[in-house]
Amino acid sequence: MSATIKDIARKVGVAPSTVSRVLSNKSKYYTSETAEKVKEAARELGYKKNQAAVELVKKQSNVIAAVVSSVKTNFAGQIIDGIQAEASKNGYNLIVVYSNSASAEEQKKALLTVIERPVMGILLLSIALSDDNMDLLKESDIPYCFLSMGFEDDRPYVSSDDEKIGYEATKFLIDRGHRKIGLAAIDGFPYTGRLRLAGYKKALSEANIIPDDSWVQSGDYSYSAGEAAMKAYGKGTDLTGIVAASDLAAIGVLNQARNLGLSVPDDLSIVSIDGTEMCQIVQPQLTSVSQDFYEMGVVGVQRIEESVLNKKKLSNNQQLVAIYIDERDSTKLV
Amino acid sequence: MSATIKDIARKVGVAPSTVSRVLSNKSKYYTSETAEKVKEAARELGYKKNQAAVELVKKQSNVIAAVVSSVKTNFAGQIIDGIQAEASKNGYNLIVVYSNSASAEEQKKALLTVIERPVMGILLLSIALSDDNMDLLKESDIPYCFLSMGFEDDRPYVSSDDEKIGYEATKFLIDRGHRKIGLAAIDGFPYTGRLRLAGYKKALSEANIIPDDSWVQSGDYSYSAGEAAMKAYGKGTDLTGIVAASDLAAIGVLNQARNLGLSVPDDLSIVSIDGTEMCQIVQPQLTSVSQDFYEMGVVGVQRIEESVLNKKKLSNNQQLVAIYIDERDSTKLV
DNA sequence: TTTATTTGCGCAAACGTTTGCTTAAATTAA
DNA sequence: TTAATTTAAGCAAACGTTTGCGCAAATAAA
Repeated sequence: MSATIKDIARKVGVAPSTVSRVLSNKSKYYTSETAEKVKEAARELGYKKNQAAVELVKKQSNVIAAVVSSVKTNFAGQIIDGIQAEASKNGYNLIVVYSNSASAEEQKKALLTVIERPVMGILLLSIALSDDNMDLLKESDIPYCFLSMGFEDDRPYVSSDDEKIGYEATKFLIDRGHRKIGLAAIDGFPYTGRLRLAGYKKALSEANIIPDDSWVQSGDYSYSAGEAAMKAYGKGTDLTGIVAASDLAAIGVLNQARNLGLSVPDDLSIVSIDGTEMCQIVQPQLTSVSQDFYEMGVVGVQRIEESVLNKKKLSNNQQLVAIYIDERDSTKLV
Repeated sequence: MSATIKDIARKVGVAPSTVSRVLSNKSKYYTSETAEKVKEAARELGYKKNQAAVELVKKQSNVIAAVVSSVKTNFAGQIIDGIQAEASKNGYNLIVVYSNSASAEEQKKALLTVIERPVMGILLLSIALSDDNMDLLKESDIPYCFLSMGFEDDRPYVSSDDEKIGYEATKFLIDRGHRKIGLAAIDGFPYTGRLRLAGYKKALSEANIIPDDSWVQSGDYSYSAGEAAMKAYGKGTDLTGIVAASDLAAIGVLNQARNLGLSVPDDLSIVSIDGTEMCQIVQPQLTSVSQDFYEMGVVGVQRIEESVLNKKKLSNNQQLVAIYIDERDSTKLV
């Protein structure tokens, strides 16, 4: 059994309270002499703090929890890197739990794993919570913030401006002379997809382009959705440019186009959305509207910090991070 | 403040102990009538268990911790999926902490995050622990197991048979008529790289092929290491086949080969190691020696289970999972 | 000197559970 | 009917910290 604070106290001949104060650097409560002896003894005994005890009495910990949907999102890693960096900078620890967003039951288990202990905040990465689980989260009174997804209600989140993403991607192609532009593998239902679609339509409308219904191929952002969209457009499509819902979808479009005998970017330009490393490992490298996932993580942690500090609800609790365009080799003038 | 067991007890008019027993389903200690009232009250009060208190008294929890090196490993996700599935099947919860393996200090923080609470076991994903941190881990008396990396000493691990991987990849090419075969982006130092190199040499030697020094280009398994290796081989290389150290490295080789004007697989066959989804999103799709990462996660959890159950050290604590070859389009007969 | 202040440390309560032991009531066996 | 057993529930200790309060000794101010 591991040594406790009492063992150290006994060994050194002081009170447990003194040991506790030394070990948590509450200076001005002991001589440096005592401190040395205590630290020495702690080292000898291989003392390790029991965080359960600490958290029980303090009702607060320095750990931030991230709940991640287990569906293959290739950008989750970047967000986590950002969270990790900012958390570590401020002395917080990060724990991540994975949750299959498909099952409300699994989701609840993941949520309870973090809610049932006094974490200082919860970050939810592109995860669609069921109503019950949303209630659970709210009731917990733990500060939380969604990352990489937005809402119409007042839930706190930090994400990209999805309408702008759709707009910029489309405008990028229009500015290069394209008039017939598809939108591939996007889903109409959730907030994200709807906004991107709105941006796409806005850009077209500003250029007086009236889209044909067949230009928008819905899907679930996946590789195969990209493939399917391209199949639907077909070899003889009159589209000259395509905005793909995600990097993976863009690669699906790219490969399928090649299989159909279409050359990218000569016959078809592709703009991808997300801008992860995948854009750079395919040939041609994909032009993308890139999101700053790392920054989302950083800002997410800052939001949590603020809400534990201020204790009050924040007025401006929905925040957007910058997007930028990375022109690579999958697009050209027409 | 959240409701406690005592609040429920007061509300229903029973003792806290009874509430505790009801809520943790210790049947045979109460009437179903009492149970109903307790559960009802718990629901009304929005009761949430305080795990810190539970863990303090039980000195045991049902959470398994995974420590993951934050370096971009595209297979970590698959291992975690496996861990998650098996853990969930057995009623355990999983928490993941990320650790930058470059810094011993960061590593220690990650380790302490999990050691300082009574987790039931620790899984370490392809993470090279410093000696100090290894001691920390051992002292903690928490069962642990390394995943996706092997050791020469008696540390418990589950990984693939890396010598066999090197052997099979090379043999695959030999069997298809290749005689001049490179090994790209592998590092000679750690156990994994050394074993794969040994397998590579064994296969060559069995076929009476004497490798030239230039055939082995060392590197760090990365995309750019793959590129660099292919650059080193050069346009005029007499190699007809290359074994790449990882999927990413293989893609680096592939793209660089194409840039040099070499066609895959017509001029050059490539066998990748790992077999993640990336193999299927590049063109041509990459033939790979695939590892069963998911299974590693599953087995890892089982090892933890065993060691908490048996309490004793296991005799056979180093385990290998199967590998298999996925022939795709990057290889051909010569 | 006397009085006030500071310093260093100990006491003990509190945090929210679990669980071994006890007890009273209810049931069964004799 | 009495004795033995079972059932349902309560009591209180324990888990390992933190921290407000108290107190003596040492120091500073008067």
